Amino acid sequence: MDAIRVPSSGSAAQRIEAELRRAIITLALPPGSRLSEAEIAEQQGVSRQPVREALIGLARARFVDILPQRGTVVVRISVKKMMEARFVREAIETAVARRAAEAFDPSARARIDDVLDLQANAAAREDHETFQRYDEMFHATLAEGASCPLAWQAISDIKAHMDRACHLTLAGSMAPLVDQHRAIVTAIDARSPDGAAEAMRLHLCEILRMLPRVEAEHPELFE
Amino acid sequence: MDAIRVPSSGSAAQRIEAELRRAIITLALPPGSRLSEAEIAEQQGVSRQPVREALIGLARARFVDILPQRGTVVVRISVKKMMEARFVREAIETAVARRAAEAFDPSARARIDDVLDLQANAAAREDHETFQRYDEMFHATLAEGASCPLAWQAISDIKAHMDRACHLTLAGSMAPLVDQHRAIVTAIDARSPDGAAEAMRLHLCEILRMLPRVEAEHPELFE
DNA sequence: AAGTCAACACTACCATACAAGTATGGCGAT
DNA sequence: ATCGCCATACTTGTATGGTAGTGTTGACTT
Repeated sequence: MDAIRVPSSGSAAQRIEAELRRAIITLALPPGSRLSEAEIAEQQGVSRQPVREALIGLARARFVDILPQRGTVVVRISVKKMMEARFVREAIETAVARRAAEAFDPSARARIDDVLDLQANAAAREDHETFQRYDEMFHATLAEGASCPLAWQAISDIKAHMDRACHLTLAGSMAPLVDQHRAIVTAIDARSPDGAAEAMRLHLCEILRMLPRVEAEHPELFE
Repeated sequence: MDAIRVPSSGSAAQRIEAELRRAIITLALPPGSRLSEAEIAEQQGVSRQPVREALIGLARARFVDILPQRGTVVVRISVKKMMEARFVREAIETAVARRAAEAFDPSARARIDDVLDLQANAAAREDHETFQRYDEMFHATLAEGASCPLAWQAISDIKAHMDRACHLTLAGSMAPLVDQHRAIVTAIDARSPDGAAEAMRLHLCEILRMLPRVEAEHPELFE
């Protein structure tokens, strides 16, 4: 009865980790959920071992807490850690934006426009998931174009603390984010490091505006 | 014959990962080394499973490359990635230094002096390993004191690309690094954000000075 | 009736066994 | 002599059984 599983990305462990990560970010698995190795293994039709490795990966990204001999639970959203993550991300990405304004790889520059168009489409369709995927692609391409792909790796580790809250705040306000992306690109094209950095800073401050509201609306998701 | 293993930190997998990480950083396991799950398992007196999880952890930190059905090898030092890592780290740590100069947690401030003294002792003894341990502790305490422990987590992920080269450059020049640490603290105490950031920037540039020399001396370690 | 303790169910963790893919050495055909 | 092919000895990936630790429940004692 199960659909044939196309191993989207190598091993079963990686596939399951990606699926669980997605479920956690979209809040299909809300904070506090108990994740049992055996249970997930049965659902996914694999043994406990790949599931275990997936959970270890999620624990390393701080999506779940593994309590030895007790259980594994999805961690709650921490406003404190979100603020810290935003701070670190601002430090990295404003530097990346500055560097991008000084010299940007042409092939990456060409892809940016496509990404932004696709993201605008997703925003028009109110498609949270693909919107966030293209959001990641935008920032990743920016880092790549600035000749610092490692920056995106650092950011993606940090982003885990923000993703779920971002998913909530994306309710009806995706279009402004695309505009902010375009403003960043405009400053980069104008070879204005300060302008690019400031545009990026404003973009990253956006999340702070919506945060109090979603925290008030969904207090059970926060710690 | 084997010494009684004190499970220094929880599970066998974590212990083995820490041991391997240390061996890689100290170049006891030089780049290009082939790591066999079975072989390590036998040496450590455990099964393949914990070893496997340790290797997955090391792969996530980009210390090793796992080639499915082929083998696992220690990656070579990449000058390009080192430069990128330094760039990202400068972005984060100068921001942390700025923030520290604006407001610093007193209890963390108290520990800093102890750390610096211990590090100075290690430098006098020419003890690379403990020196690097206290170096990490200095930067971690700085991030903690600046109310951004997440910054250290981001840095420690990035640092993997620099640690081995740093280990090499530590040959006869540990004392200046302690002085640079002290300069950072002095600027923080003086409540000078710009001064702290600049001191940090200079500190992080230090590695660049020695890099060409070690690369020329040990070309086989680099890619 | 309230407190104590023992048996149980559950967990993550580890060991072992099996499956599947890859590099390699040697053999045979061209 | 060189090229192609196959058997074999590796590798990582997955499945399953067993162990030790933890939370809970219910019976027993006070």
